Amino acid sequence: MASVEREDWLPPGWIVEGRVRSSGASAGSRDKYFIEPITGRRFRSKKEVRYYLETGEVRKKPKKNPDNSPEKGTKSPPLNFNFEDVPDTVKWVRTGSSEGWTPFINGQEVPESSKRDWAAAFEFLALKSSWRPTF
Amino acid sequence: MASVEREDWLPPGWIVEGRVRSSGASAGSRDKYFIEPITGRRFRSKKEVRYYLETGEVRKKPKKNPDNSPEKGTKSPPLNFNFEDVPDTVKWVRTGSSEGWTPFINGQEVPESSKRDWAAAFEFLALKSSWRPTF
DNA sequence: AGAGCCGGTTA
DNA sequence: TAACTGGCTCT
Repeated sequence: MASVEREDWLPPGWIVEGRVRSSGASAGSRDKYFIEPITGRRFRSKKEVRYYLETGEVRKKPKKNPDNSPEKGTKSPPLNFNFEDVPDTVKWVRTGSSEGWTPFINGQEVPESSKRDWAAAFEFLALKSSWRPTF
Repeated sequence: MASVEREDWLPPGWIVEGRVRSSGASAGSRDKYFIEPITGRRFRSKKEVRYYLETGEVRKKPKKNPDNSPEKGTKSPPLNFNFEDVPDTVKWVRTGSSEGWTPFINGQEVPESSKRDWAAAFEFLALKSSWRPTF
């Protein structure tokens, strides 16, 4: 069952899903999941949500270090955005499968790394602006 | 001076402005302001920002109670946006003439009144995001 | 005992 | 990868 209870610490629009375990030794116990409405991203704890809200990132897994190599060489993208190279069209599609929106640029899906930023603006305006779907 | 220091607890894109008081008894002391990049809303404390992030609302002032009436009737955010009635597609088109974007929903241009908000957010994120035109 | 959280496992 | 459970921790 996907309960629709609201949590007061959650931003508006987020969905709380309550699930009951159906198998295993812990069958019958409940878990809560928190779903970001635009991207459909699913979080397993309040803590994860807060981290996501504050940093915009999903917490890294420490990762099993199988043998070696911290490898710090590969750095982050040099940022910057050239407004001249910007695409002519961005199309937001509500995907049926995953519960969310996906931005497409010139027919191609936006990379996961940027997707959140675009989604953030979309969500922000949807929630805060006075705009209504009067079409 | 608008410093550009980043605070680790802030969502990406927010701006921190440091100002020095120039007059009054407390002249010389510093204040920090936190600016929501899309709306430009200004907050005076971390606490205010967190409240805004979590509820989507600006904290009410306790208000000088001039005479009476706590009035507890009006509760949580009315959230004037129904995620069920949302369109399937939003297409942003870069218009050649004016330097900007125009959102189309189901083939129809968004009304001018809302258009500015959408476009402002969109352009902001285009500028700040780490997205690169690799298409 | 129960809620919350998260590593690990499975599909 | 996403979904789900085992099991730990803190109340």
